[in-house]
Amino acid sequence: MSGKSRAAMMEETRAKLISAGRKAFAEKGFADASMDDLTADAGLTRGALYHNFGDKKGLLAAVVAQVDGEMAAKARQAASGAKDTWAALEAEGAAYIELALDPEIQRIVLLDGPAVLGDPSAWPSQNACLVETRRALIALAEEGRLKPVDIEAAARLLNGAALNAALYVAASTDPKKTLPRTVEAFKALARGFLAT
Amino acid sequence: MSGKSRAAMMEETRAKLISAGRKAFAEKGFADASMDDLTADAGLTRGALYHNFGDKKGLLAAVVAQVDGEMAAKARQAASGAKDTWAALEAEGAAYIELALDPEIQRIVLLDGPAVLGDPSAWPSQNACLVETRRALIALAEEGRLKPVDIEAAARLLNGAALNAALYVAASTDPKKTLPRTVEAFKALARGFLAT
DNA sequence: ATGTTGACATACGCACCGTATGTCAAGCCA
DNA sequence: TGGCTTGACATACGGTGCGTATGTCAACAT
Repeated sequence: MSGKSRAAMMEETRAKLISAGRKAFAEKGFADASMDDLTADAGLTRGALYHNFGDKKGLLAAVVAQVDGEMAAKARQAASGAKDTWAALEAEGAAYIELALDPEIQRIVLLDGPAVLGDPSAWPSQNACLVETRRALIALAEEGRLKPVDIEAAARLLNGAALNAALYVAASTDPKKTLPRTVEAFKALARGFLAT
Repeated sequence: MSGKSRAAMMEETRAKLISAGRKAFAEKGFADASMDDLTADAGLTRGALYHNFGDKKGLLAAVVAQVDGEMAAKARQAASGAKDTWAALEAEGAAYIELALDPEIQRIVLLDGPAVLGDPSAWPSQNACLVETRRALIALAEEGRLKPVDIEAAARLLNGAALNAALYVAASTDPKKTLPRTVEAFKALARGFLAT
């Protein structure tokens, strides 16, 4: 016991800080989250945070990368049972909309993330959701089922539509009613990329 | 001369503060803009700002409303010469994408605005761009040219796609090349809402 | 002429971030 | 084994910035 390597200890403190940061950023937002409080919550001090992540934005970047990765994993899972490539794309989009109903994801990835770290396509985590969407589009293009559109632009348009729509659903008075309509609208919209 | 009413004086200071705030928020971002600097730039102090706008977020809301109004006006103008309603919708979308290439609009309306003030659909300014898009969609629905989709959701999807696409174009290495492709992709996508 | 109101300025306290410095255990090296 | 170095973190400090409480002064009102 107590046989933990230096690196393992460090990974543990990093994990604790990311966890505490994730909670604080989700509940209070990036600007109103105090690093003193957040690190104390993890049983540490700001010293640990600056040593591991450089600054407050560095911690946010780490948190975003973690959440982003989880989102992509769930989206992949949602698309795994699809009949064909097109159905997979639709399933992914629907999954993004539902995922983005999570207040934590909205606050961290959709609102504070872009505002503090800049455009998602410039993130080191490369916005895993975007990568997934692009993969699906490339597959469709190879099958010749796509109109001759720019793949990168198309991926951004689809993701922007889905994630932005999620903010709308979440802000609506009755999300449970709004969600299916929005997903249907998304599927109709996406069909605009299908070859005629 | 010097015959200015009380209300006119106050409108003038409000305008000066909004102008200074707009510049500061655009150049430094909301978080890094100092209210001391910004008000001094307008020849005033923080006292005037708190008296007129309540707090820093209040000033941002006023700035956002102004920029948002200008955007909607330009979008309307872009759509005014369109042959039919559908062409108008396409023109509006293209106009949004081009408008959002302006760094000032990106920073204030697309990044800091949602992060600080929350989802645009909850803004008092009601996000004029969204209103325009919805109007165009309603007109199309009345003409029977739309698939039976939820209008509100469709408007949000289109706007989300357009504005998010603009961030992508702006972040691209060669915006001049990327812009037309993105606009074309947007038009293809939007056609997904057209009745078959 | 005096009281009142409203627009703005000044002054104060507090919180917070980033950095500079300190501490202390864990590994070389002799 | 004992001093030396390094790395992971804690503590201390300075500076900035926000929000509020208080002050000032002109424009009405009476």
